[in-house]
Amino acid sequence: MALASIRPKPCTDPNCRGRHAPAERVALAESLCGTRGVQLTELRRQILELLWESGRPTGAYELIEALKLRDSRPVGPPTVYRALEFLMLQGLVSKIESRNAYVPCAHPERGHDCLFFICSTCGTAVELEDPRLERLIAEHAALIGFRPTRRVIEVEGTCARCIATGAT
Amino acid sequence: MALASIRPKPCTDPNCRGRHAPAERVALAESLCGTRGVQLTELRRQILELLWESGRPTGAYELIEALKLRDSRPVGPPTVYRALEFLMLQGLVSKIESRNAYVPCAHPERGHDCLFFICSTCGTAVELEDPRLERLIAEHAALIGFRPTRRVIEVEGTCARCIATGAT
DNA sequence: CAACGAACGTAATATTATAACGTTGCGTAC
DNA sequence: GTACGCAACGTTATAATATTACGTTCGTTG
Repeated sequence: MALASIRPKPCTDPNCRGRHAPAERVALAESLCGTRGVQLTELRRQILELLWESGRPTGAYELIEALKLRDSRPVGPPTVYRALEFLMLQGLVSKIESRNAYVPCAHPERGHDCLFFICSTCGTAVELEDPRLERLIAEHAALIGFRPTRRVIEVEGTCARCIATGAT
Repeated sequence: MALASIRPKPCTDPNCRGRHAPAERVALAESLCGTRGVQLTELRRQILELLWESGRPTGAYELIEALKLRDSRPVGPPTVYRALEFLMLQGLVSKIESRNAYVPCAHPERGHDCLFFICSTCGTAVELEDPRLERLIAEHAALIGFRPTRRVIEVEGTCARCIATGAT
């Protein structure tokens, strides 16, 4: 576990928007899993890496393809879905429900309540955090006696870049 | 179009949580479609009715089953998906992305930015509105130059009723 | 070593959604 | 009234996403 010893400093910028090097983020994941006593196996690590390298929400079947190309490793859907489930449980990955696709979480060390802005044109997803948003939701939940377990907040639209380049 | 003339008063309670009579809501939909010059056809109306009567997020294939039972009308998936697309465009229905299911919107007359609380145990979905939430999202969007077209806000958890009855 | 459990492999299948093309019915121009 | 256009719906096939059920491997533990 050489990577686990790197243990990078947590990013404290809530607006970093996920601009981190894949290797650095994977190292953080190794470290976190070590601390938690769970196994970031080879397969799970590879999938996390692929998600970081992809740079946009990636479907389970795309991951299957990528794994096949990467090291001629033929994995079936259940294998990938199990790995994704693990990664989501550990807060290392989020599912973008409106796209049936998966993205790595920039800040697993800070819990996993994310707000995603997803560009319909280029497909990129930007991850943000906002405690005020979480507070508002918690407030409504309390009012109706609801106990939340997961929050899905996804905003679809057109990103600045695609607006600028005039892409549809 | 007898129903269209009923034109019920819009509900002004943002916390009514969708407790409306199906017939009343369908009448409102008729009225809105009339105003907009679009057709709430028999099929579309029936699907909207089924969604109101169901009382919980309902899948497209459940709707197909329900239509078959209702008046032995065998409809294919494309037919139902087209009707759902129309209803969503008109703001009469929302898709719950985390469940691949559809719910009627309580307040199509007020735009369709909804916040859903979905109970993992009993499956019911409660619809809320909160301008503060919409403002926060708009604020973030503006900061990153993003132009939103759709907002998906879904909170999964356990509803008050299921907490009380101790259901898992 | 035997028993166990976590992770992964494999085959089959379920569930959700769409593509492609044909049909119907209705309004309008000529 | 006939021909055209258009919106809605029908039909067949298939794509895309996800899960069930069961078997294998391998390291740990008693």
